[in-house]
Amino acid sequence: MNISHTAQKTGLSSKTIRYYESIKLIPAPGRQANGYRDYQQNDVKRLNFLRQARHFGFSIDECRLLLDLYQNPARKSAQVHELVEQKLLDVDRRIDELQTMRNLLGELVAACPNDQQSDCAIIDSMAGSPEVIGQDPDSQRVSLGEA
Amino acid sequence: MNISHTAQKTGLSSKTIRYYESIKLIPAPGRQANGYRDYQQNDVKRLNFLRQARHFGFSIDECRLLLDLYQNPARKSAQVHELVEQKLLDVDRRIDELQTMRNLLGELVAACPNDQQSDCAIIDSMAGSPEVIGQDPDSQRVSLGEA
DNA sequence: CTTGACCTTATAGTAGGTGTAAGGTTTAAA
DNA sequence: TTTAAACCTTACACCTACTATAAGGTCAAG
Repeated sequence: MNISHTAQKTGLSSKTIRYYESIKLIPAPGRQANGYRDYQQNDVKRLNFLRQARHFGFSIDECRLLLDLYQNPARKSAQVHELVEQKLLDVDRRIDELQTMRNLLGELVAACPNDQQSDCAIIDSMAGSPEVIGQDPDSQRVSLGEA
Repeated sequence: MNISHTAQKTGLSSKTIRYYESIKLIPAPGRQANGYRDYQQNDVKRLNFLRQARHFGFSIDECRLLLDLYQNPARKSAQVHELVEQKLLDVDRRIDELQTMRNLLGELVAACPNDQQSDCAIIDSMAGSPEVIGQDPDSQRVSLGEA
């Protein structure tokens, strides 16, 4: 099976599959007589597994671990459980961060008059201090260096 | 004021400040007699603004826009409002994605027996099909290619 | 025999920095 | 006085997880 067919079967792009080979996430497949890569059913399964794991938010290095466990019948489910629970905590932390950011942005939007005036609570808030910075009457721009 | 003092005042690293200069996010500062970069109060303000904006999740290119508005007294608050509202939508979308991922991971963790057995609903789920893949009695590993 | 759709390798670019090398400067202590 | 620490400089490589591009070989259809 050539690479584009494999790509179609796994939902990955040909480029991604070659990339995974280049970083040794997957073994180099055999070659057809013309030099084209030749994939087997097991390769498709492994790639499907990888697509799923990536979709779950695991990094490439975490995927290496998961793939190792996937292929190792002596694995303990506790090991996998641990890995996934860790990832769950990571995702929770990331959601918290984004929620905080979301709340801050929401406050900014609410505080901004949203009109044709130059007064803007958003800019003031990002400036840290509400003071005007220093006017240059000759220029449309505030003189903030480079003059 | 030299770069490390400026870094301390703005909460950015010296490297980040040099980086911002290299991508022309900030103008090149003057130099002291010994060739060291020399920052003024306005530079500190601009860098503080940038740290805040990055903290709010704005990309470097968005920061360019914001900085432009920040320095332009003819700005309309509506422009800034629009930009922030857009970012708010972005963040909401990202949170939704992570929530979906979180739910999936939560299901995985719940379904896994978390013991010393090799049965693992997580692995099965990522494999897409619950079937065993093909055993090699000589190896501890399942034969998944490269043999 | 040409066209278009594949395939190959190699290299560079993306975002937003961080790390490292190799060297110059300044300050304080031994 | 010298020497070590702690700055500073530039330039380049590295990080993640790919994607894009170039330059070329292969294959099936018309």
